Amino acid sequence: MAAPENDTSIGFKPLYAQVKDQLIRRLVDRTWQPGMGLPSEQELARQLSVSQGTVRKALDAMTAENLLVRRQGRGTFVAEPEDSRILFQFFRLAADDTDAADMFPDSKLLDWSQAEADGAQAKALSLSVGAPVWRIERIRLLLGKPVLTETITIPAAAFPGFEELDEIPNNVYRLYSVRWGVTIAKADEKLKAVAADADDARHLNCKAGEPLLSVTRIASDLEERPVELRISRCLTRDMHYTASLR
Amino acid sequence: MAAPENDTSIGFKPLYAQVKDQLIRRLVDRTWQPGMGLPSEQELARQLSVSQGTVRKALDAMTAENLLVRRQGRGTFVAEPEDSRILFQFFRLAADDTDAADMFPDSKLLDWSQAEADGAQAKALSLSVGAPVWRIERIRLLLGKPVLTETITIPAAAFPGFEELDEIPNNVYRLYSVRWGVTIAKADEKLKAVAADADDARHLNCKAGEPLLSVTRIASDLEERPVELRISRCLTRDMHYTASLR
DNA sequence: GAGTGGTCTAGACCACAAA
DNA sequence: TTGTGGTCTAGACCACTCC
Repeated sequence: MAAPENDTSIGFKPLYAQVKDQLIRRLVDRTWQPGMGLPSEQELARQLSVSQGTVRKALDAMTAENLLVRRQGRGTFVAEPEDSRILFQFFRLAADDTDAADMFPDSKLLDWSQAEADGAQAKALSLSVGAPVWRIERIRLLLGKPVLTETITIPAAAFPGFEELDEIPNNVYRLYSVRWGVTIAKADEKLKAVAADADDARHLNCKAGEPLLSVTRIASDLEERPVELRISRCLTRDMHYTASLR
Repeated sequence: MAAPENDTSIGFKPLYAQVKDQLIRRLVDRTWQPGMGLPSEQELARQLSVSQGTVRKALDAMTAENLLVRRQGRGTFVAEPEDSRILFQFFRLAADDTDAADMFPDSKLLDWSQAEADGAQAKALSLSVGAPVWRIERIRLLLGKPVLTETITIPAAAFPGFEELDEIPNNVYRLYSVRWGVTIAKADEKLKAVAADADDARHLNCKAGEPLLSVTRIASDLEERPVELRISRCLTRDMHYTASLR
C-alpha cells in the first residue's frame, strides 16, 4: 500500500478498493468484531499510508454495504446482527394493512438433523453431493399466526460443533456471527408461486393447493462464499413481499 | 448557492444535495434530455459557484440512481430509456435454466381504454376516486410463450393526447419519456402468490387455480410522484423473480 | 494534444458526542 | 474541551476518448 503500485495490468484496483479489501480482511479475521469501534480515519490513514480521503471512500463503501455503522462525533463501528437490522435488511415480508415496521417473526422448530447434500443443495452451497449438512425445518409466525415454513441448509464443515446446540434461536444470523464468526453480508433470492402440498397445508393451516410464495435464498459471507440455503414457503393471503427497484 | 447558507435550522441540506436538486430540476424541465451530454464538472462548478468535488458528489449520487451515465474521457450523459437498461433495472423475471441475459419480452395487446380510477388505483396514484385514467391490458411473452398478464393504469392528466396513439410499444417507459418527458426513476413492488382465474387461464394457457406470482408495481417519476400502477400475474413454472438483499 | 472523468492528496471548518 | 465523522475546497496527476 505504501508503494504507488504503478500498475498497468488488467488487474488494477484503485487505492480505496485495496484499502477496503484490507479492512474487510480485518473483519474476516475477527480483529474487529461486531460492535467494536474502528480506529479513527486519521489513524487508519497513518497505518495504511494513504490519505484520510482515501480511507473515507473505503469506509463509506463498506457503510453502504451494511458492514459498518458510522456515527458523527462517536466513530465507526462494525455492524452488529441485531434483530432490527437483520429484519430490515433480510426480511422482506410485510402485512398488507400495516405500514408500521413489523416485529421479528417467532419460530416453531419442526426438525433439526444432519443430512447429506443433494444435488441442488450442493450446487447452491458450492459443496460436493453427499457432503454433510445441517438441515433445520421450522415454521415462522407473525402475531401468533403461521405465515411460512422454512428449510435452512448449512454446510456442517462451516459450523463445527453445531450438534452441541440445545436450541435454535429465532435470529440465526446472530447465532452464526456470535458462535462461528460468520457474517451474512448478502443474500440472493429467487421467488416463485407454488401450490401448497399436504405438509404446507398442515403447518400453515391452509388448504392443499393454495398458492404459496416460494423464496429460495442463498446467503453469503464477507468473502462471498455461500453459507446458507434457505427455502421458505409463505402464505401471502394477508402479507406481501416487498422489492424496490431503482 | 453562492452564499454559504449559514443554516442552523432543521431543514439543513448539504451543498452537494442542493447541487443534486438543482441538476435534477434541469432534468425535470428537460433542459438536459435523455442522451444529451452535461457540461463538464469544471463548467458546472463554475456555473453553480461550488468546487468540482461537490459537483462530483452530486453527479456520483445521480449516477448511482441510474439517472446519469458517466464515461471516462467522454463526459456525463443523461440516461436513456433503452431496452437493455430498462430490462436490467425494472424487469426481474428470469428463466430458471439460463443464466444468460434475457430478451425484452414481447407484448400482445388485449385492451386499451379510458376509465375512472377505483379506490385502489386512486390511492396508488395519488388521485381522487373517479379521476380519468388510461388502462392497458396485455400479455407478455418470452420465446413466444405467454408468461404474464399485465394491467397498466396511468393518470390521463399526466399523459395528454394518449388517445392519439395508434399503437402501444413494447417498452412503455421509453414511450413515456419520448412523448411526454416522463422519466421513470423508481418502482416499488409488492409480491403475492395468487390462484389463476378463468381469464388468467385463458391468456396464459394454464389451468384455473394454478399458482401465479402477482406483482403490484407503483412506478414514480423524477419528482417521486407515482405515475404508473402496473399489476402483473406471472406464470412461474419455468421462471422466477430475482431479488438481491444487501 | 486537448478535454473529460477517475483517483488521490492535504487541509480547513462544521456538527456532534462525550468527558 | 477534545476527538470524531461530515462537508467543502483546491489542486495534482492519471486513464481514456477523440481529433
